[in-house]
Amino acid sequence: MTSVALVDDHELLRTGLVAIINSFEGFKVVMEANNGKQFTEKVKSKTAPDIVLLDITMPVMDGYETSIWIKNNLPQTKVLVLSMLENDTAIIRMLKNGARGYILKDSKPKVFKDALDSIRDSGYFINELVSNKLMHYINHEDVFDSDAFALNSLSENETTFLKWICTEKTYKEIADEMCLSPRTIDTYRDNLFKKLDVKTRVGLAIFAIKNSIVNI
Amino acid sequence: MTSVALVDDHELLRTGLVAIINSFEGFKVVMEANNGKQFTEKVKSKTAPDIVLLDITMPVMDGYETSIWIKNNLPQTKVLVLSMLENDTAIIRMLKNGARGYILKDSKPKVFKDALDSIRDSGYFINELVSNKLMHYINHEDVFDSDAFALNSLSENETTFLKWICTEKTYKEIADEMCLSPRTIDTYRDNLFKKLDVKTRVGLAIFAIKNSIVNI
DNA sequence: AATAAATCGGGTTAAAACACCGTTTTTTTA
DNA sequence: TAAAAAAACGGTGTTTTAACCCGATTTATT
Repeated sequence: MTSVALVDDHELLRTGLVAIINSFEGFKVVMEANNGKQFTEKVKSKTAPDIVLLDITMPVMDGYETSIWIKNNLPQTKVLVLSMLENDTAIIRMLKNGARGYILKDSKPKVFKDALDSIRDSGYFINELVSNKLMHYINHEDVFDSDAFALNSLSENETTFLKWICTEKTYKEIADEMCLSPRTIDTYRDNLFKKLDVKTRVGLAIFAIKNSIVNI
Repeated sequence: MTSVALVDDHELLRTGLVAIINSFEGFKVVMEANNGKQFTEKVKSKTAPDIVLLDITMPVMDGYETSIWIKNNLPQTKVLVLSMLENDTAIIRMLKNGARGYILKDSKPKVFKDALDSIRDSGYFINELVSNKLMHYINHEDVFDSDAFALNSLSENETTFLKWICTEKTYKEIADEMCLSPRTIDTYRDNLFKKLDVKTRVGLAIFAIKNSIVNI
């Protein structure tokens, strides 16, 4: 019997998932959590589950952090990502964090069953979503994953700056808010233009929103 | 027995919902659809359901359109919105389109049961989400719902312009793309500043993204 | 015919974008 | 451990774009 943990803040979805998974031959839901933090606490007093079905967008501790924690603390546990996010950045980040598969929340139940079977039997579930990214990675390792790569290279100040970018404040006002010289803010902007391969403030704002640095 | 239809493109969620609803005393799922269009076609050959559980973000025909269609074609059918969107615009738009209740996808199952009971028994489900908007509507009818109101007042050219706003093109380049004088583009921008109560291009971009005029 | 709406013009000022440059601190690595 | 490299921070100035002001003309609408 393969034990499964669900980590997702959508309780309604989770409730449905429990029923579905328990109806699958050989799988059993042994744990549920609203977010990564709750999972790390609950798992302390239990045996680690074989598979964790992990959402990305969650409060307190999101899927990115949680997958890293699992990789470091529960090496036997395999992560299957279940997310709404279909963008390269999310998929790549989770795969780099050790996820064994990635399926979308609007998948058909059969896909879902296939994924669980595959991860149990072979350790991985390689669907089109994942294989496309992997192929792209092999062929374009240098240029690939620009968003995810850039995201990891951001300093704390740059992240804070990107949040201010998505407001209607001028750079001078942002400098005041961050207690920095307007010139430093200028440098932040120019560096981010290069890092993120954009040319305008709107480009920065779009990046920040797309990568959930700000939530609108 | 109260008949329920599910209109949601997330098949996994829907599968879970069917099980949950059928487990509720007195409710039965009689129809499922991936989007509004499919619902309108399926419902032709059947008796109209008592309650439609309706998502907003769907392909082909979204929840906004579908709720209007239901109001016009199935006056006996009551719509309960089940969405991830928590913003004023979405809630208000759906209520104006005749929805009887609005719950979030991350609600607990009990909330979900309460909503169905309430709509069956009283015709409405007024939770905090809805009552807050209603109260606000009563007290600030003039200024209220600025996003939704503004959204409806946009011309086709203004909508197109907002899409271009979320790129890195200059206004002059946007003028070329739209085959208009740069001065006209200036006027569009200035009008939108007033309509949408923003002061900068970043403000326009955020509005466009928040209201799904552009998908990033 | 009157009114509203959409389109276009010429300007000014503030902000954004870009250049070239130097200092200090931290990190890397030879 | 000292030298080199990278990152963080700051300064002066120019060019381009954004934002705002005054307005006019044309095109629909009523």
